[in-house]
Amino acid sequence: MKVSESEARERGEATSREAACPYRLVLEHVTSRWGVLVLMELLERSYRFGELRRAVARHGRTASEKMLTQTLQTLERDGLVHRDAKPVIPPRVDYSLTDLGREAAEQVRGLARWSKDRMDQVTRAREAYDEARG
Amino acid sequence: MKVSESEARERGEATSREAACPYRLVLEHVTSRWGVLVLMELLERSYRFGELRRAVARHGRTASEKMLTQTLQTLERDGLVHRDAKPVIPPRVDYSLTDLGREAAEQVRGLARWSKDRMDQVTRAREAYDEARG
DNA sequence: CAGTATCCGTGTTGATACTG
DNA sequence: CAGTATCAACACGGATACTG
Repeated sequence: MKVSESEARERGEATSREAACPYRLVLEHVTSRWGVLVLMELLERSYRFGELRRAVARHGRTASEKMLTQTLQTLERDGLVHRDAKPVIPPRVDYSLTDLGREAAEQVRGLARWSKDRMDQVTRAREAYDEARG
Repeated sequence: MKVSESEARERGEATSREAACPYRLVLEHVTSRWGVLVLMELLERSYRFGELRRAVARHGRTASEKMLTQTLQTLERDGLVHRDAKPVIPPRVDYSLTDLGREAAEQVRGLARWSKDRMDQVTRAREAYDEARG
């Protein structure tokens, strides 16, 4: 599998440009567009690939297969997601959280809850801001 | 100021495509590349524009003026950041967190701390993953 | 079903130059 | 100093076709 430099870099092979703060990479994986949704869904229960894709779609937009695959692989590599591929035909692959992943997901859930809880304050702030300007 | 459609959308004017889950937008602002760094720096103390730019640079890469401006405006509009422009020459603008922003920043700090604390577990997971494959 | 491979449009980012 | 304006690069994400 040939990947672009950025795709490789994204996976953790930091280049000289961003040598500092390796933990920021984990943070970005966890807070990425699809990472957030995947972690939160898996906090409920384990999912099969297509099933997870549909579940995520309900809480945001639907991820392309490519993006979901990429997200899951990144999270698996970081040790947050467990991938269980059953050797059956047709293929069946179950995804679940590791203990580490559960911790991460709970942090994310905290942030998501905060966002929901404060949503109207934010909305009011936006209205005030927009009214004050154009 | 002419902004692209996506830049406008990013600011909260959801289009039909992503009508669901407006809170996800706040979440994305808060967890955005520069949003995370800005919130964490402002948790320490208030900063002037250029000062903040240098402070952020220490914890990641340096944000371009454009990106820092955009990030600050978005967070200000969401009611997380307070902007205090003094009418002096040369201009002096101080940025600080609102109460709402402080809450958000604390959530983000939680996630960042978790990332730091678990960094070596993640690193080991990656090594195991990479060794198992190519 | 669960992916992989490839191509391609465009949005996000960042350098640079400029203004009040 | 604190921005705004403009433009180019490139990474991201999606559509599609294919495989085991």
